Amino acid sequence: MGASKTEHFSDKQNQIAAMAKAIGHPARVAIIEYLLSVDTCICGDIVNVLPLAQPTVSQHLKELKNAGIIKGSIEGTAICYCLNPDALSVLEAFFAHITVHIKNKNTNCC
Amino acid sequence: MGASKTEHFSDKQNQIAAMAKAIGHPARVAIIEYLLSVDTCICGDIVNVLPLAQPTVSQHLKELKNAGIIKGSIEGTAICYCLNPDALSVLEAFFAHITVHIKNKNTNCC
DNA sequence: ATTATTTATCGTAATATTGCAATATTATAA
DNA sequence: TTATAATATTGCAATATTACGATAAATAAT
Repeated sequence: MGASKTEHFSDKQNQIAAMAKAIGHPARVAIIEYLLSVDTCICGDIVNVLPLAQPTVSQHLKELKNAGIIKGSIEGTAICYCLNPDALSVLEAFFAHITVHIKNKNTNCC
Repeated sequence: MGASKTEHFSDKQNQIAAMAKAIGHPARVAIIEYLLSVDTCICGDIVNVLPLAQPTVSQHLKELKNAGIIKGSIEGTAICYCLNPDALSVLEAFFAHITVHIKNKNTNCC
């Protein structure tokens, strides 16, 4: 096959998976970290920061945008990309929930 | 190409990406949620819970294990799979760090 | 209008992922 | 020893991802 059987899983599971998948590439982690580090959102220089060609970076940005991790708005010739707090807080809540529940489990197996 | 240029990124970025990638499939999100929900770690029934064939589930478990998200130990004929708190706390810290820093940015663009 | 700048898209090659049937492996039970 | 049960591995087809050169599209500057 090759295609994920998304229809068998809940919307929430698919949403978490889609966002995690979008972050599942070092270049996209780097993009997120860069967007977090710059105060201004003028982001055309992401291409200069990353060791990848411009079309490749554009593609990575598109994937992050599709997953809702980042937002982009046209700013003249350049484009302003920035992080989407809503999406990232969903992931934060997901992992916070997990770590809290793990701590409450005293059945220390494995 | 098709292969990620991991050598151009930091160990930390590659680690976060590898773990996020492992979680980037709804079946694997479902596995994580299931492991969190059961108190005992006897986990052979993951196959019964998921709408996927046994080899497929085994493969997903392998990927989660390779990424360090889960641990497995042989328990007779069955295998005890459970979540790895260390890996998950790394992800939790990553997203907590991001959301905290986003809030401190009042440059609300996009 | 022409040129430069910035970003996106197309096309394509290399590689990875997903899913499962068939089969192997390993350990317990009879 | 011979089943039986649980999990892993192999092999393969379908599809997705990654990367980049070439090119397009859109705006700004001259």
